Amino acid sequence: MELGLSLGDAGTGSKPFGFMEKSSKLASKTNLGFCMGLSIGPNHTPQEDDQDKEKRSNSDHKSDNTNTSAAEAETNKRKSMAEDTTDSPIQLDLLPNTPVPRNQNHPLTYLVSDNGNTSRGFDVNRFPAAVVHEDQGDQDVAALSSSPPNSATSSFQMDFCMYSSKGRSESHNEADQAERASSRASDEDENGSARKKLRLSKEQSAFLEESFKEHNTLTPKQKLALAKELNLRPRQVEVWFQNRRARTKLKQTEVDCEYLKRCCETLTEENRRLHKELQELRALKTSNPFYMQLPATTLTMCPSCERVATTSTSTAAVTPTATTTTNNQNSTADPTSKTTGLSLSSTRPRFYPFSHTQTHPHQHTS
DNA sequence: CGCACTTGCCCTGTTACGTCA
DNA sequence: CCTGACGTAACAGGGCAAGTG
Repeated sequence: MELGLSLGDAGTGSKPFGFMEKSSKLASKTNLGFCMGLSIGPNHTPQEDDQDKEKRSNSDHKSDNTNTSAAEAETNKRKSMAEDTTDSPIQLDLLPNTPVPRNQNHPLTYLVSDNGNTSRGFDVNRFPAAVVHEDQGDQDVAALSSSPPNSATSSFQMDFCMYSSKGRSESHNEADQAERASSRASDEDENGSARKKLRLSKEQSAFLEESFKEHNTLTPKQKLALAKELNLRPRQVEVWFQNRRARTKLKQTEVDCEYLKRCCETLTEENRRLHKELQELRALKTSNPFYMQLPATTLTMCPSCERVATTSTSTAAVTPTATTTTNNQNSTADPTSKTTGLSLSSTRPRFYPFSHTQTHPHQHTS
């Protein structure tokens, strides 16, 4: 596939794709190999930051698995809204707007170091005291629960805590699925049998989803706290986050593929158009000899303003890196054949094929 | 300091189960 | 009721990083 032969199309000349624009953000251990940033969604920030990992200390000790998912129907509806995050085929808005290194602004960091000063929106460690203080080992977590809750996520949490508290009244209507899952899980623990798939309740999923939005990886403390809050095994929480990350990545891959497909189509179309334009220029050359008496021209591009300055073949390029290379496809003296192919990794220039007399606004005087 | 070993987590792929049309 | 598609919980295996002796 031929790429980057651009002869000055006003419509598409201004960096239609933005290659590499976000490559630094995407440059992670799970890049696409193509290393192309996708700026489709304004909030898309794949955060697979491989910065320092939390020290792993705790093991997955089992917790009681009496599933408590008593939910009121209306709150169900409201919270399940948070779960629907993959509707758009283009934009993934599942992740936090600002990638957070694992050790920075991390709830666990708060637990270790702060005095209750650092509250971010949704924090799985900010549990209501009614739930947390039962375990004295989580006093630090309980202390955080006094942090001022934050807007929407906080209200969500508050509501959720109403029906997720262990001392809930029996008058609460438990979701059937959760109830069944709970009983199955309990049996499972008792029997110690092989895996039995149990579906998480909507509330559990929504809560996990909110936590995932906040941070897509878990520290051991967060995992334990979440498991305690949701009455799941830590292993379940861990698996859920693993699967959730996998789903996010899969979705992103689909989006990337779709985007690359569109890029390919666009470039193919542009290539076709440029070939046509080239043919027209050649026809013009034969029909208008005077036009071709102009000296051969080399197009050079200013890396800063992305404009093309024209110089004669005897003059030096503005910068070595900005010098366009010769298009091997056309070896004639046609001036247009001096335009060239820029690699995908470079910023797409705006070429002005007919600007033999055009002067550069920045006055590049080499 | 280097090395082997352990531990714990993550990623990837797969399996198995639940739900629904 | 049966069935296939789909979503997803759970698992397996390998890699990686940190801790430890």
